[in-house]
Parts: sequence; C-alpha cells; structure tokens
Amino acid sequence: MATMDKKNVSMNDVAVAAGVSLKTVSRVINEPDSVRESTRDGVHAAMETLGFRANFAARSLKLGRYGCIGVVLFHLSGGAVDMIDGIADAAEERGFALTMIKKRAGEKMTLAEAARRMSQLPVDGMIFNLRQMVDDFDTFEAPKDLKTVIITPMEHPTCSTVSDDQEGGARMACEYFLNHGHKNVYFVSGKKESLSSQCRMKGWRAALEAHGIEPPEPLQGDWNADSGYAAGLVLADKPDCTAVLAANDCMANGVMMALRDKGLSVPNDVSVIGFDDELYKTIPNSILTSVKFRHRELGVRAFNEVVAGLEAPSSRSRTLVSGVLVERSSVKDLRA
Amino acid sequence: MATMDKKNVSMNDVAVAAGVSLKTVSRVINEPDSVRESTRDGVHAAMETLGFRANFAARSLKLGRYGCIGVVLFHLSGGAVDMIDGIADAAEERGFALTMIKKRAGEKMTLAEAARRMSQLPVDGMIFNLRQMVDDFDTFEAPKDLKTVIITPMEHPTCSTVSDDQEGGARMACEYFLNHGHKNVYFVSGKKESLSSQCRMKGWRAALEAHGIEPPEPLQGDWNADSGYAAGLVLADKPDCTAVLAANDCMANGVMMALRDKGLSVPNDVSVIGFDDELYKTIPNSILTSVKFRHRELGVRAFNEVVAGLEAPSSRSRTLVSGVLVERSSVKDLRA
DNA sequence: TTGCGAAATGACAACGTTGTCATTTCGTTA
DNA sequence: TAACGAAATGACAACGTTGTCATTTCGCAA
Repeated sequence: MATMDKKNVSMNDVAVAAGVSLKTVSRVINEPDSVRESTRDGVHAAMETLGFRANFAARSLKLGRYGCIGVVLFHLSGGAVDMIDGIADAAEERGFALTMIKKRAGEKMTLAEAARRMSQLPVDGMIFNLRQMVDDFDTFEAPKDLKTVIITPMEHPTCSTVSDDQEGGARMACEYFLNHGHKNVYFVSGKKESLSSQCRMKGWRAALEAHGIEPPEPLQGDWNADSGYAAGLVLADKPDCTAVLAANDCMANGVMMALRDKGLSVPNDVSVIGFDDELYKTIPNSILTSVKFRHRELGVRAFNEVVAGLEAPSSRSRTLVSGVLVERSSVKDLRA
Repeated sequence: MATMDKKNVSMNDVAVAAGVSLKTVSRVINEPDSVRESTRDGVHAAMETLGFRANFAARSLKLGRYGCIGVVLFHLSGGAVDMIDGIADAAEERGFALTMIKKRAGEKMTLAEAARRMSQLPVDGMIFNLRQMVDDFDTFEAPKDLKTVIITPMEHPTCSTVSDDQEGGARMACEYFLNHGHKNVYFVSGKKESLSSQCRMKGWRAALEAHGIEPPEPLQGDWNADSGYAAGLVLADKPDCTAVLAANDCMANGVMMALRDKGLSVPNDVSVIGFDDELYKTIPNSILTSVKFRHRELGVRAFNEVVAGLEAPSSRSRTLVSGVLVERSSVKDLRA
C-alpha cells in the first residue's frame, strides 16, 4: 500500500455515491449504451466528484490482457528514435501503451533473459530491437503465450522478424553506380560488430559479384567522420577508384573531405554514396546521394506484426522494409 | 481471456505440483530465506517444470503499486534519445520498467490529457518530456497520488521540473567570447516555438546585458544547416561581427560555411560557438567549440526525482543540469 | 388494467496474488 | 522424555475489476 495515501476511489465508492450497483458503474465504462441515460449521468457525476480512475491491475487481472506491448532496447542508437516513434504512433492508434526495458550498461543480455524479464511485466506481446549479435539468437524460443517480434536483419528460426532491407539498399546503391558507368565500387564499413554494417557490406559484395566484378578489400570505419576521412586518404591514392559506398553519411562526408584535401573533386573525380540521408541537416547545400531507410515505417510494421500475432503467438513471418535512394549530385555519369 | 490459450500456470498449480501450500510458493518468490531449503528446491523444480511466471496484474493489485514509471513523449527529437537512455538506465538500476505513451501525430495534447491517460496505465509516477509550450501548462495540477516530474526549461507552479541549464549554457558561451576580447555576440536562433531555442536566446541576451552590451537583432533559423548558411551570408556583411553564437551545431556549421564562401576565415575573422557538440560526428577534424548538455544525466535526474517523490507526490523541486563548454579552435583570442 | 417480452440493473463469484493470523513442525534445554 | 520457543507452513480473506446469471423495471399491446 506504499503509494496510496488514505484511500483510492474504487468503483464501489462511485456506486454508493451514485446510488447504483457496482456492476452498473462497470457498465457505464465498458458498455455505456446498455445503461439508461439518467443513470449514466448520475454515475458520471459521481465519478467526476470523487475523481475516480479505473484500476489497471484489477482490470487486467480480470481481462487476462494488458493492452501493452513490451519493447526491449538492446541498443539505443540515433536511428532507433524514428523507429520507436513509429512503434509509439502505431501503438497509440490501436489503443496500446508501450512497456520498455533496456539492456543494462555493462551487462550482456540474451534473448532468453529479455523474454524472462518481459514476461513478468504487463505485456501482451513484445518487440526486441536487436542491432548486434547475441549469444542465444539461434537457440532462443519465445514464450508460447507471448507474441515476439525481433527487429533484426537476420532470419530467426521461430520468431517473426522485421528489418530494413539493408542488403537491398546496398545493392541499389551499387546498381546505381554501375548503371552510371562505374566499373567498380569501394566500400567503407561501420563498426565491425554492427549488423547493419555487416548487411550493407554483404549487399555491396553481392551486387558486384552478380556483375562479375571482384569486390576490392573493404575499408574499416567506425561510423564517425574521422574514420571516413582516413579511408578517403587511402582511396585518393587508388587510381581505379571512381566510386565509393560508405556505410553511413558521416563517413561519406569524411571521405569527401579527404578527397577534396587530396585535390580530387566529388563527383568529377570520384563519386560517393552514403546511407541514412542525414547529412543535409548538418551540411549546407549537401550534394551527397544517400540510401535512406524508413525507420518509422519499420517501427509501424513491427508493431502491426505483434498485434496481428496476438491471437496466434507461434505464427512466424519475415518483413523487409525497402530503402529509398535519395538522389543528389555526388555521382557522376561516366557514360556520357 | 483473449490471449490465454487453455491455461496459464498459477501459483496454485505450482503449489499442487510441489505438494505445498500456495502461500509457500509465494514465500519462495518474495522471502526465500523463510522457507526450508528442501521445500524451496521442490518449489523451484515445480516452477521450472510448469514454466511458471508470476502474474503481473494480480501482484500489482495486491501490492498497490506497479514498479513502473510512465514517460510521456510530447515530442520525440534527436536529443531525446540520450535522455530516454538515461531514464531507462536509472529505471533498470532501481528495478523499474517504463511505460510509454506519445502524443498522437496531429493531436494537441495537454498536460491534463496526458495525466488522465497515464493514470489508467500501470504507473507509480510519471515523467513528461515537454520541449514546447502547451496550453494548460500553468493551470495543470498533477494527480495527488501520482508523482509527476516535467522535463522543461520553464518553472511550474506545482510540479517538480528538471531541465538542462540552457540559459546558463548560453551565458557560458557569451562569457567565453567576452573573456576572449570580443565586444559583441550575434545570435542565430532555432525554430521559434522551441523552448530550447527561446532559453538559449534568453541566456545570450542576459549575458550581454549584464555587461552593458546592447544585443543585436537575433537571426531566425530552423535548426538545419541551410538556415545557418543563410544567416552566415547576412552576418558576413556586418563589419562589427566577430562572434556568432548559433543555437545548434548544424546551424553553426552552416554559418561557418557561408563565412568561408564569403572569403572570411573562422576563427581568424569571425569566431563561432554552437550547441550540442555533435558536429565532430559528421565533420572530420571539426574545430567548432560547442556547449554540450548532458542529456543522459538529465534523464537520470528526472527519474531519481520521480522515485524520490513516490512517497510524497506533492513535493516540488527544480533541478538544473549544467552544460559543458567543449573547447576547440573556433574562437579567436582578440586580447593578444 | 393486465400481461408479456425486452431492457435495465443487481448479486455473486472469479481472476492470481500477498497479508494476517493460526497451526504445525523443529531444535533445544531441563 | 517432556516442555518450550522459534521456525516453517497453511487457511482464508482481500485487492478492484468483469462475466454470468438472476431479478427488477419498463414500454407497449391486448
């Protein structure tokens, strides 16, 4: 009884005040049409006067559901904001709230641990936001009574997954280069352990190989501009380098700055494409062409997938949300 | 009974399986030391076998508390990520989960409406993240039984508030300019309706006036680089402009690019300071000095304030989290 | 007015836990 | 061995809602 001062107003209190039965108060809330108008008004007045608010715990206990979806943040990065935004909007629209927990700072959370903790909380289903590998990914089995959707580029044997089509995005960028007459594409990766980076690299590699091109050694970055700059210095010395795909916009910008400092022009000497389309926020008159993923849409899809699976938690699906190539002028057409 | 397939394992089931009373199972969970080891093991085994997980609703109903703190996102911006991260970490540490709701897209949510919705959800207290003005800010009264903390630069008559010290940060930047021999400081604002922008402007104005300097007309921006660029073009023509404070780093970068394009050098001709210290992520070898706020810390403080107030929801406090000036080389010392 | 079906309302149990208090079992000492 | 206090366990009520089913009230036709 920690948080309750003296008394909390219950339906019974309202019923007494309004001179009706407890059940009638319940009806006023859940099926107002089945209550005579005069009665309803009296109950409403009593609720207003007493400041009644329905007790979530009692209601959920009876109903056997919570109206909440759990979100586990294994990793909270910049791109996650829009995704959470999407999840939250979709939840809002369907009358759900979100229950959130996070991986502890140093801790190494497994899917099983996340599921165990979530299943003690008020949730009808859950979404895992997983951008890095975890130990028990392949062996994990979701609780049978709790629909589980994992946001991750990897396929899971038993759970539904939702993901940006990172590989497809990378392929799209490569095709774009090739269609503009480039004969090869260099790649600057993000942090090694990032699944996004791995997938983007995989797509890049696949696209080149599909055209019989041997992919050059990728350059290792860490998402930040300085690592892109370092990569750019290296690339500037490669005579066959006319096209660079960087795993995000920040590194792409670093690459461009390095090329410029080495006396090369973008796009005249070297063409560049990035990911995430966010450079324009920071750089005036940005020319960078970039692959943009629809993170909000990703969140919405993940949420819808959970809700769709509430009745059949063991169903399984795989959703890919395609990216979009935002075209600016950082790619030169060599066919001219 | 929607989500429950056939049966959910209850404490009673475990008790029967283990050959003990229901209450003993409860004790194994809540006060394990009061149960003989042999009994405890038997119960644990039964729980394991049956896959028992405690029912949140029933537990909360009895205890009269949820172990959840509500978070209302009136506005979900980039800076909010770190703050949410801070809130989530602090929650994690104290064994709380978060319950989140969001303002609907088009909707204009008031504090009262947010409180009403939250009070129907499983929460012991709540945090409002409010970066813009709402209609009922001054008249709002929090529910007496639900500790409410508002993250906002404005003071509230009855609720506890937590905020970055935006004014202080702006003052700090101005003092820094003045201490380096500058005689005046120009200001580029963010979006008009943003409270952050308003506070930063207020601090800038106050700092100048405190030194008997008449603040020049501020330039209106919109947070993005292009608006900073436009402002920079204007400022480049002002002979008395040696120092520019931009309300964020993106606009600061825009200003710097414009100055450069006009043949002026930063910092030799004009000095610049930004806010948020995030330019280094996008620009290699960034020289921009910037005021950085500790958003994680902000979240942690807000959470702690809620928890501290759980026993006395009507208590009230005001917390300011100071900013830090991250010094690089975009400010020239004119005293030399 | 009476009778009747439909609408409105009420009494009571149940959801799965924990608190209270009673009862049983244990270990120790006389 | 008996007696006793402490430790372990159990029976039962209660938290505040909703579902089920019974009861009352209403509106309308005969």
